[in-house]
Amino acid sequence: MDSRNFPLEALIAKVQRLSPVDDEDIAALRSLSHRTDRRRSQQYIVREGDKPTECCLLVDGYAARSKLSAEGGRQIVSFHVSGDMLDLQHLFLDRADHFVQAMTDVTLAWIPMPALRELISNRPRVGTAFWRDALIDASIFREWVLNVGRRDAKTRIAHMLCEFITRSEAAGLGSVESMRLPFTQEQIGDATGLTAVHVNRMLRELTEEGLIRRSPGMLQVRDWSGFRRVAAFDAAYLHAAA
Amino acid sequence: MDSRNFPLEALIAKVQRLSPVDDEDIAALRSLSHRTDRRRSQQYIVREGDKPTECCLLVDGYAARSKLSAEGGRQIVSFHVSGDMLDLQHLFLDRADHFVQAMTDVTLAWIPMPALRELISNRPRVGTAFWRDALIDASIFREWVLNVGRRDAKTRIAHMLCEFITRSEAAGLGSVESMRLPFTQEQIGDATGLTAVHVNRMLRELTEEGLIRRSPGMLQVRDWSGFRRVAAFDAAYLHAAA
DNA sequence: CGGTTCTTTGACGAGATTCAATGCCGGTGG
DNA sequence: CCACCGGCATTGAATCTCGTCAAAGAACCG
Repeated sequence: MDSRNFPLEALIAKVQRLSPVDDEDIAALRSLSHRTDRRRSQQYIVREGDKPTECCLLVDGYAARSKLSAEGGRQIVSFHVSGDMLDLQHLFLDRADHFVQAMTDVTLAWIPMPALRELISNRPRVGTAFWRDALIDASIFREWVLNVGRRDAKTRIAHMLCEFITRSEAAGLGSVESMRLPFTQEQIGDATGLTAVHVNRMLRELTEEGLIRRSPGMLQVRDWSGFRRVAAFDAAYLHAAA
Repeated sequence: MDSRNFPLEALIAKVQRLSPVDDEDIAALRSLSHRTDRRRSQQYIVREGDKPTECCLLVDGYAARSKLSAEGGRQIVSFHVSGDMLDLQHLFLDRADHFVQAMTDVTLAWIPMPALRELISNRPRVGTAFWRDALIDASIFREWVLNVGRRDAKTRIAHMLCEFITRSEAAGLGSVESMRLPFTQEQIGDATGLTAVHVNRMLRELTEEGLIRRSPGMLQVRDWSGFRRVAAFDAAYLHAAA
């Protein structure tokens, strides 16, 4: 069952990683009503201030959440891969407090909120999976506060890349040795609180140190344990979801 | 019913702000078993790596969550006031991924996790309140990523203080005109990704500009709308929980 | 191909850190 | 009662990391 024909399979795979669901739970997930949708790279999926009535699942491609500062600065606060719910929070919060944007061409599945709320309350194991998903997202945000607040530029960029690689691999997308990297250096800067120029300098150093190799749109890690060390990366905060 | 005699009243007040619970819901909350506990200022409440079996409610006083970087840097990722649940996440995640520490002498109420899980599943309106609480926490973390990543030092400190004042007021603790401030300048630096020295300089400027007045352990805002403007503070991300 | 976006590099400047010293305040014990 | 001590606040000077500005080269797209 690939995600083209069964858009919810990526979600089911993730729910199974998060909670010990049974066959009935999976059947209930699979029978969720939904409509699929495509967006081109860089298009917005949710805008700050929106009041969504459906919940958005990222079926295929990459997305990012971002916020804007008053002076026009942009901060990416997380990225997402296939199988991730992009606005679980709107099940319980009225208005979007940030933007969600496609980083590549994406396929989305929009699921009506009432159906999801019912699923959560009628199927406790699925509810637990969603709880865990939301709480792991929060743990990732905390790690990002630390990353942006207290690590130097090189460590910061390396850490963000380690997380991206770890989560992408868990979603079955490429490997440490060769991974699609759907971000420009400007976007890596937006995720790490740096400028594109400085990101470029740090990536050059990481390359010169033999830790990574870069080609357009791709990233290879040549020394994964060395790279994790430079990144001060410890995956505990992902709570084995990746 | 003050919190000394009825430790859970602060939680009930907060739940009522978050979700339209009925009398039975409140009765169920009030009958939650729990044990109260005190900690001195600066003591740890939860340590990274812990596997808690009870959930901790902050009944009285102030607390903060923090993480440590490999180089020994410390990042405070959120602060908490009375009525806040300090480790809701451990209902669904095994291990603590960060520290929770008392900022003042505190009173805590420890509630067994099974009782809380039952409450969430048997009382949907209470469950909704906890969902909203967890999701608002996540929204606050996102705002902190933006704060630390993209705002300059003065704005950053002012923003953190605006949030503290807004949430403290909502919890019934003081007013904009006169608020207890239970953080040293070092701790404000840990929350904003700055050094204590630079925090001091920025606080001096904010004072000289007539926006705030400081006295030991206290903060007065002399020009709330001017202060919010300097802080680029828009409370939308608190989702009316404060 | 021609234009656009992204990457790369250098020179310079600014904001924040580091280091160091002084002052302040509350608590404690002689 | 007061002297001492430790933690916190304050300030200045030197330094450094990262940002800004500018320009050129590489990759991508119609």
